[in-house]
Amino acid sequence: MSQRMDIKSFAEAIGVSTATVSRAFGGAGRISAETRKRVLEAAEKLGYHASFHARNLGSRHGGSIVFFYPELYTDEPDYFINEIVIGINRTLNHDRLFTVTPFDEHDERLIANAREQILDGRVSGAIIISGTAGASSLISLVQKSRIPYVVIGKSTPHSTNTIDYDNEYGAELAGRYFRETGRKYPAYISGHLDRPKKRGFAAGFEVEESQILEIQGGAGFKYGYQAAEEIFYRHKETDCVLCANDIIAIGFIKRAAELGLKIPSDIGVIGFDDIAIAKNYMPAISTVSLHLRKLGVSAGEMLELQFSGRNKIPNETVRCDLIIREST
Amino acid sequence: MSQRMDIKSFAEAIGVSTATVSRAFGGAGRISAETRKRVLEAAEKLGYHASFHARNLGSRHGGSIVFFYPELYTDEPDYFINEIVIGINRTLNHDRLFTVTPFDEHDERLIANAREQILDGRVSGAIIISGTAGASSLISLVQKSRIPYVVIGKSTPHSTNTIDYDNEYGAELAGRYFRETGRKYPAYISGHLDRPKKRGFAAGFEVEESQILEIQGGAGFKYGYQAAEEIFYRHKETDCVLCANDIIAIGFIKRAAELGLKIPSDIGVIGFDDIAIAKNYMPAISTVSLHLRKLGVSAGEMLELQFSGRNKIPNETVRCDLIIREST
DNA sequence: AAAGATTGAGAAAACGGTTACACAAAAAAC
DNA sequence: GTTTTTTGTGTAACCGTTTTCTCAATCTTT
Repeated sequence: MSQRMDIKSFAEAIGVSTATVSRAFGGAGRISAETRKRVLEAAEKLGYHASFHARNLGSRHGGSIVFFYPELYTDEPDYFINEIVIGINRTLNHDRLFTVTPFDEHDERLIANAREQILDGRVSGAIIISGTAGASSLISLVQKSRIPYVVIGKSTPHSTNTIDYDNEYGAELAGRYFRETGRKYPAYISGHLDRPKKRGFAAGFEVEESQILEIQGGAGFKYGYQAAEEIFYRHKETDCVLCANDIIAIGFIKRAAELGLKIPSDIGVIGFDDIAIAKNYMPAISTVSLHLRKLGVSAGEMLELQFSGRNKIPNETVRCDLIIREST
Repeated sequence: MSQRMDIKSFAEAIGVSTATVSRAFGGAGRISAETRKRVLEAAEKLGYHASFHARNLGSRHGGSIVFFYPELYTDEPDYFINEIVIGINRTLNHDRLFTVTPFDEHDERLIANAREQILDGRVSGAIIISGTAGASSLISLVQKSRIPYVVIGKSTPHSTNTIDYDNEYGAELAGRYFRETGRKYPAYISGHLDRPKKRGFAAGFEVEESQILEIQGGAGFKYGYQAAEEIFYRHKETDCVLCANDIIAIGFIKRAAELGLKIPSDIGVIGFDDIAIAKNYMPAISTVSLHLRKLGVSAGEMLELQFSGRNKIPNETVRCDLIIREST
């Protein structure tokens, strides 16, 4: 019934060559406006659709641009990633397929899958979240393959095509705010190893880093939850907390409230990232906004820039801002 | 530098035919275990990777399985969809690319893009959220194209390959619970047109549907927020609310609290879906769980079933359960 | 030991496009 | 009114696989 019509029979049916058909759909080469219109209309009428794979194979294009991100949680949605995706989607013109692929340090299969996609020749552009070993491997892969790419996070003096956020500065804002509002005993709940955040926090608070109580966990609700207990039972004096991300903050607040701690009077809490739920939580969560959506938009734009010929794109660093809401 | 090595030079390099190479990678046809091993090891050593597009073109496969969902909000992450995606990802073996594509009634370009992907010949399997005009068009498209698919939602007596949830029954549970806990004045905050939910709610509450105060909005935080105002100012007597989804419930609770209403003593609130944040909100939100992840898993399994030859798959309906937490 | 079935591998025809090249017709330059 | 340039189109080579035929070699069966 619904046999796919190929370019040859289509071309034949309307009395032109396959080359002309191909050119009518934006391929390389010259074609008169008139002919193009005729072909396009005929395609509409006869229901001709060029094969995705044939098209990409013939033109030596990858055909899709993919967003590689580390899968940190398998059991919670990753709100951080989500925000970035929304941003990216806003920029990219939708003629290229946009695909989201997780990779993971701990899952051999996922990282292999991600690498394979690149070696496969199906990706024509990549956006990669840096900071893990898997990411480094992907980055050098796209570089070697000369695929347009942009890296999010961790720019170095030598790097290029990367968008960074200034975690350290953001944390400093938080520290300063706590100090200026009279807090005395700061704690920091880390997600993964986030030296810069702690350093900035200490700087803003104007104390030595060692003066900051650090509770290590992992990213995720339950770590914030546990941290609240630890503070309640073992560090009663604590009166302000910076959390490495908003979900940790939510976990912390939730448990703190259960234990009878008042937020913000007993303990002020600042999160990180400003994911969508932060402002809708109860209490609304004060947080360091990384402007994740805008960041996604920038990433998309950087990529488009490369598609249109530009090569070495200067790095960009997005501002972060402290947003005060009800948890401080 | 990193020139892609094609199958011909690779085959030549190790002294076999291209056909043999192809067969070594699980293609059709016979091959000795020994030869396969030799080819695979050589590929590893020499870094040969078959081209994605060439492979799919040659084998007449689509190459990726895609999840089509209606883009309801462009400005909030869609937590509902997110949960399902997590579930799907859990089932699908990762040798097929898994892709997520939004379509939208209101955006001509998005729906065209979705349709094109199918006509394109790049999708080898589809999972589609039903309930919109765009969805119907996609469904009939995959049917015509004989692509394995599963539909989520809205099964009819004639339909097949669909997974449904029993909204009406879930809402009934909510209504019953409210009645049994002594609530008197029920309200329902609808997302889109959700007749079944309201009907079930009324049934559980054992009143006529018309007795239920209905506040229409749309899905999304701000509608719940507005609904709370409307109830506070114009329907003081209301003492229990069913929201069409959890985000609406969050909006409602947030605003209600701001207005001084006590949850759950003044007003009991039940949400719908049980998205991840529901149990972590403050108060934790009572909700009708649709077991979204399990649903995603089922969808993935149904699809795999079709890949392995089965054709007409009986419909499935997932149970929903009322989960009581702190908002009731 | 001969006939038949099975196995393993190669040759070559798809798969459905894109694009380099060639060339006639039309437009521009002189 | 030539010569040169530009424009539009067709021809055919190519993109990198898979798969259908073959057919020789090996294994069964009788």
